[in-house]
Amino acid sequence: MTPTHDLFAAMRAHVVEALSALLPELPPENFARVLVEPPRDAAHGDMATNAAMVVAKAAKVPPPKLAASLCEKLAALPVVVSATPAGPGFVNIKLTEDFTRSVVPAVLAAGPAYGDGPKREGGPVNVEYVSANPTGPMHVGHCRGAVVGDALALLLRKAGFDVTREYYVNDAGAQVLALAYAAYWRYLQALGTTMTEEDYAAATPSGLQYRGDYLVPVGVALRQIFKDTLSGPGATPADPSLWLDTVRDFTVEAMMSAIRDDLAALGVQHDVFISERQVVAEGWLEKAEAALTAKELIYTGVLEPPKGKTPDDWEPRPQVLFRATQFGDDVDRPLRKSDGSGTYFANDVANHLAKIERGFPQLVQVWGADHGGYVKRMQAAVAALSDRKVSLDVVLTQIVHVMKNGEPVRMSKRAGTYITLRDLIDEVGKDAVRFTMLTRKADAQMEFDLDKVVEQSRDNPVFYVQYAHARCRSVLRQAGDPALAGLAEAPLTALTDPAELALIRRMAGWPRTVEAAAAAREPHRIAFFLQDLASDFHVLWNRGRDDSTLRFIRAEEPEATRARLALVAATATILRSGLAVMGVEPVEEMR
RNA sequence: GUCCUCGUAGCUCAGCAGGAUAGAGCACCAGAUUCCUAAUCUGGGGGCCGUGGGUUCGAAUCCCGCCGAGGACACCA
Repeated sequence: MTPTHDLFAAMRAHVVEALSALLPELPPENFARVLVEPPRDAAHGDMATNAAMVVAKAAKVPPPKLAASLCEKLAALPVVVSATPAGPGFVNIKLTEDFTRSVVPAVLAAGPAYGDGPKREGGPVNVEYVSANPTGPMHVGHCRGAVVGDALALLLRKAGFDVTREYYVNDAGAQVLALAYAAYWRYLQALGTTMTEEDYAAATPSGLQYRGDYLVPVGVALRQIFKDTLSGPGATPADPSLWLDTVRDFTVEAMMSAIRDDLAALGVQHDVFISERQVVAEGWLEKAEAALTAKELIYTGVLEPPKGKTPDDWEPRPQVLFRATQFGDDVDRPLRKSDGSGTYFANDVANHLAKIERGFPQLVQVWGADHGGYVKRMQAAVAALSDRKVSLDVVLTQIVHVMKNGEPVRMSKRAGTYITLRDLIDEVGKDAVRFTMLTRKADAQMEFDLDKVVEQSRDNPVFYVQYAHARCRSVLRQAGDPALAGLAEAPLTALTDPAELALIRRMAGWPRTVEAAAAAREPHRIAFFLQDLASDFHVLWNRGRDDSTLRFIRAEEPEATRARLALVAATATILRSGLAVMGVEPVEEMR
C-alpha cells in the first residue's frame, strides 16, 4: 500500500520492480509508459498491464515471452492470486480479495483526503476564470466558465497543487467607457432631465449601449452621493472631464459588487481580483514591451489583410508587432494600434507578464469558445516572456443552450428573455446548476434543460448521485452513525458478493481519476466517475432487495453488518469528496 | 481563403497517456416492490466510431486528404 492508498499505483510499483529484476541492464526510463489499469472486461481480472508490450522492443524480447516471465514474478506476490499473459502481451492480474478490500479502511482512514494527489513542488498554478466584463449582471453565458473554472481549481487542489484563483476585471477599455455613459444617462434621469433618450444617445460618442434597467439604481445612487454636481444646468450633460472618471469608477464598482454577489450565490470564489487598469497603471505594458524588445521580438510593420474576406475599411497601417510566428502563431500580432495606443492583446500580455513575475510556473485560462482564435497568440506571448518556462493551458467552454418545455429559451435583452445567472440559480438551485454544467466536456455544446435538471429520476445525474449519498446516509443513520475510525478497524472478510467487490474496485479508481482529470484539466470526469460510483452502489442496494442476506444491516450477523457499514461509509466518503470537487453539497436525505 | 473545436447506437453523450469483443443514460421491449426510500434495479435488441489513406504488434484515440457542423480571423474587448 502506497501512502496515497492507490491500488493501481501500488501494483505499478510492483510491476516496475519485477521488470527491473528481469531486465537489470535496461535503463529505467523505458518503464515510463508502463500502465496498470482496470481491464475493460472484468472477466480479465482486477488489473491489467501493458508492460510487456511497451518494454519488449527496448528489451529485445518478444512481448509474449516477457509477459510470461513477468507473470511468474507477479504471481509470487502475496497480494496476487494469479497473473496470466493474454492477447498480444497483456498481463492480467487477479488480486486477493483481502488486497481489494484493503481500499475500504484506507478510504475511512484518509476520509475526505482519500484520492488527494502528492504535494506538488514548483509554486502555485494560476487559474483565471469568469473575467466577465463589469458592464452588467452575469448571465448564463458566463455561468459555464465560472463553474468549470471553479471546479478545475478545486480539482487541481485535490490533485496536490497550490492554486490561486483569479478574476481579471476588464475595466480599461471602450466597453467600460460606454458603460459610464449609460450610467450617466440614468443619473441625468434621476435628476429629472428633460432630454430624450434618443437625443442623449445621439450626443454620446459611441451611442447609448447599455440600456438595461439594472443601471437605474446606479443613477439614483449617483444622485444621492453627488447631488447635481456632475451635471450641467437643468440636468443636461456636462463636459466628460467633470464626471467621466468618477462615474466610471463608481459604476464599475457597483457592477463588480453585483457580480461578486452572483458568484457567491453560485458558490464560486476567487482569491485575487486583478484590475486591467491597475495592471496598466503599474507599468506592466511597458515592462512587457521592453522585455520583448530586449529579445528582439518586436518590430514596426504592416500586416497582410486577412485572407478571404477583407474588411471594407481595411487599409495598410504600420503597427507595433510581436513576433508571435516565432512561437507557433500564424501571424505576428499588434501590440499598439496605428495611433500608438495599446491593443487589448497588449494589456493581456502585460497581465500575463505580471503573472509570470509573480512566480506561477503554470497558468490556466478558462475562456469562452469564441476566444479560441486568441489562444495561440497568448501562448506565444507567455512562451516568449518566460523563455518557454511557463506553460499556458486554455480551457475553452462552449455555448449553453437553455431549454424550457422542450423549447430553446432565446437570449435577447430587448425581448426581455435575457436569463441572468441569478434567475437560473433561483429556478433550479446552485448545486443543480453546478453539477449539470459539469456533465459535459467543457468544449462541447450543451443543452441545459430546466425541466430535466429538477426532475427526480435516473436520467438526472444530479439527483442520481445525490440519491446514492442519501441512501448511504440513511443506512448509517439506521445503524446509529458509527464512528469512521471504528469502522476502519472492522474485519471485512464478509464482503464477498460480486457487487460489493465491484463497488470497492470502483473506489480504488478514485485516486487515478483525480490525477487524470487534473492532468487533462477536465473536471467533467469527476461527474462521470460519481455517476459510475453511484450506479455501483444502487446496484448493491438492490441486490439486498432481491436477497435479504445481502442487506447492509443484518441483526443476526453483526460482523457482516459492520463490514458493510464500513463499505457504505467509504462510499459516502468518496461521494462527498467528489461532490466537494464539483462544489456541490451532498444531501442527507431526499424527502 | 487561413486557423481552432468537433463528427461514436434513433436521441443526449462517455471513452482515462494508442490496447483485448467500443460503453452509459434516454427511448423501445420484457421483468423485479411483505423490505435499510422501486425517485431504484435486472435482462433484451440496437454501431463500417463521418470518409479515404498513413504510422505499428495494435488506431475511436496519433498524422495527412476529403465531406459535414460550429466558432474565430489588422487598428474590438
